[in-house]
Amino acid sequence: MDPHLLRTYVTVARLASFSEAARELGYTQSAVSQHIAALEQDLGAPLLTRRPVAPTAAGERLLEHAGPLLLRLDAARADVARMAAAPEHGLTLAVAPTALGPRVVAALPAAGVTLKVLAREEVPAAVATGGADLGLVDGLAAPSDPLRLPDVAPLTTHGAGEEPVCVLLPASHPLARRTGLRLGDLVDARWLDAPGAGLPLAHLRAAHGGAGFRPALRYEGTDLCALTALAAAGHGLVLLPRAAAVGVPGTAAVPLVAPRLVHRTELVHTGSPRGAAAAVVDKLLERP
Amino acid sequence: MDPHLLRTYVTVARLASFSEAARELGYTQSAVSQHIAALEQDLGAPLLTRRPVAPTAAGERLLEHAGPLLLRLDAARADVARMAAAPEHGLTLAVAPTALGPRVVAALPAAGVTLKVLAREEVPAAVATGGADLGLVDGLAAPSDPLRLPDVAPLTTHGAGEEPVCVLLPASHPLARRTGLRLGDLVDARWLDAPGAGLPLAHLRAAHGGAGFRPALRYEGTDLCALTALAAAGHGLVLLPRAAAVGVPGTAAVPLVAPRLVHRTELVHTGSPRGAAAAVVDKLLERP
DNA sequence: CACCCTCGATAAGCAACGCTGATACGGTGC
DNA sequence: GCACCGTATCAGCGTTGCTTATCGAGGGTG
Repeated sequence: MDPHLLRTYVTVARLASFSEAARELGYTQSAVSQHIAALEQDLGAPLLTRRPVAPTAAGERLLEHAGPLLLRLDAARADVARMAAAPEHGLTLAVAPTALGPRVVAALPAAGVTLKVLAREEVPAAVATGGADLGLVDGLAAPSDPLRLPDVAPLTTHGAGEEPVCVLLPASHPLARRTGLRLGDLVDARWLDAPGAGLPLAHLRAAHGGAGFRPALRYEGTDLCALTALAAAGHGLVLLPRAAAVGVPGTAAVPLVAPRLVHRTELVHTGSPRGAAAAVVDKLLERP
Repeated sequence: MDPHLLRTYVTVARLASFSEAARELGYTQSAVSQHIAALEQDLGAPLLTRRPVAPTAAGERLLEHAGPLLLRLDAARADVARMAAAPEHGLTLAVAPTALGPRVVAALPAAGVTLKVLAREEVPAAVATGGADLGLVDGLAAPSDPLRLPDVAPLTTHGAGEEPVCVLLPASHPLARRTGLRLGDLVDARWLDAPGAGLPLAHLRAAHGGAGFRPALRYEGTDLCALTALAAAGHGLVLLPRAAAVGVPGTAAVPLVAPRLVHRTELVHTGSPRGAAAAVVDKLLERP
């Protein structure tokens, strides 16, 4: 189970083609064919059907493992390399769109920061693999409960603030005048599914303990403005932290009153932050 | 970052010796030396000090990554192999000591089951790497909150029951006659630290949100009887699910009333259980 | 229906890798 | 000072893993 073979396998599976994968990886088609053959022999099961190229049941299984595995591998390499490298100048901060509130903006130093807005699930990976020095992730949680993050690597997390959540409705929506909404009343509403930018519907289902929350329109991207525009146009409801939800033209932001959920944002980093990173950490963690 | 090199590295770090590691792995000392050199060159940083052999800062870091990585690798291999292998006859069940309640015992089929009692944190790993077909893990949680399990692999979990937790006290203890105890009152008591058999003190600290719960005696093992005997002899308090705590000679089991915590047990397995495993799953999950 | 073109499997050749065995080097204990 | 233990290094050799070349099976086209 050489990581190289694994990498080849996921590439082949993604592109559904040996030759394409070979081109992308800089190998010959022959080498890719041998890689897959080696993997299949090693594991004792066919992983791909040929013509068309598609994963078998066992192959699907392997794909689920391969992603996190390769990610962890990168994380380990980056983590160790970071210990040896010269102390970096310039600070890179990875944030999920809804995690970038006014407090965060205020805490940034005047210069020398690179800000990366990534989809929520990519933030821990970016921090782990060295793409960013600090990360800010957010999500729905019961008050004072920590978030559930994918453990791509041993990361340190600190709570960096909690905020009420609001449902963003078009101003003309029948519920827009309410002063509070219950999640249970919105199970059958049309929702926007925006795993990158908004709060994932899966969180809602978990919080409500059941099915429902059928997506009306799926938005792939990390631009909060695009998302709020969609919501204003009536394409579906979105759940947002209050700071992001209030003041959007053409919409009303109604607080969610039940269940008691908060928008929690957490600061994540590897090891102990040094230099400029440490200063930002301190500033973000001091209680207002 | 060949897994072989990684495996060699962790072995060397564990045994603090190149030669010993070579013996254990079936290599020559020369090969081990070359492995480590290759890793260090690849990562661009020294990982071990020689004479004495001990991990450097970067090496410590790598060690934190290496364990989960190798575990995941094993899990992936086992998972795929399982899909190809003949349907196993005989069912292996891995359980944490305190997860083995009367309901579980009742749900087992009359014959053909192998039961493995493992330390709590080893159960998911055993299921993932194919050492067991099903696992039962337990822990402290707020009512209806899922447990936080290490994600060694994509595992499916189901809640399999919740139960009140009790503090196990020697019968002569001043608090033994109480009808309920608050966790806050016990922060400074003497506790048994039994990460394998009892509920880990770290869970208590997390639930209480602070330090305290200093361990008086540490018990490494998975025998619940040994643990209760220690508690009866006054070596420290233990938190146990009610079923395990009541009826221990020489002790009193006092329910924990605050914070509202339950002992939750969850069933974990990979993919979809087949044959005998499916039957046991059904039986464990049907609401009593 | 014959043709070609694409895509994956297979064979041969060659360079690089990774292991072993032998040896050099640097500590430690007697 | 010498023997001993443990790691680093070197030469040699078998194996691995890549490339180039070729084959065979489908699918589309004139």
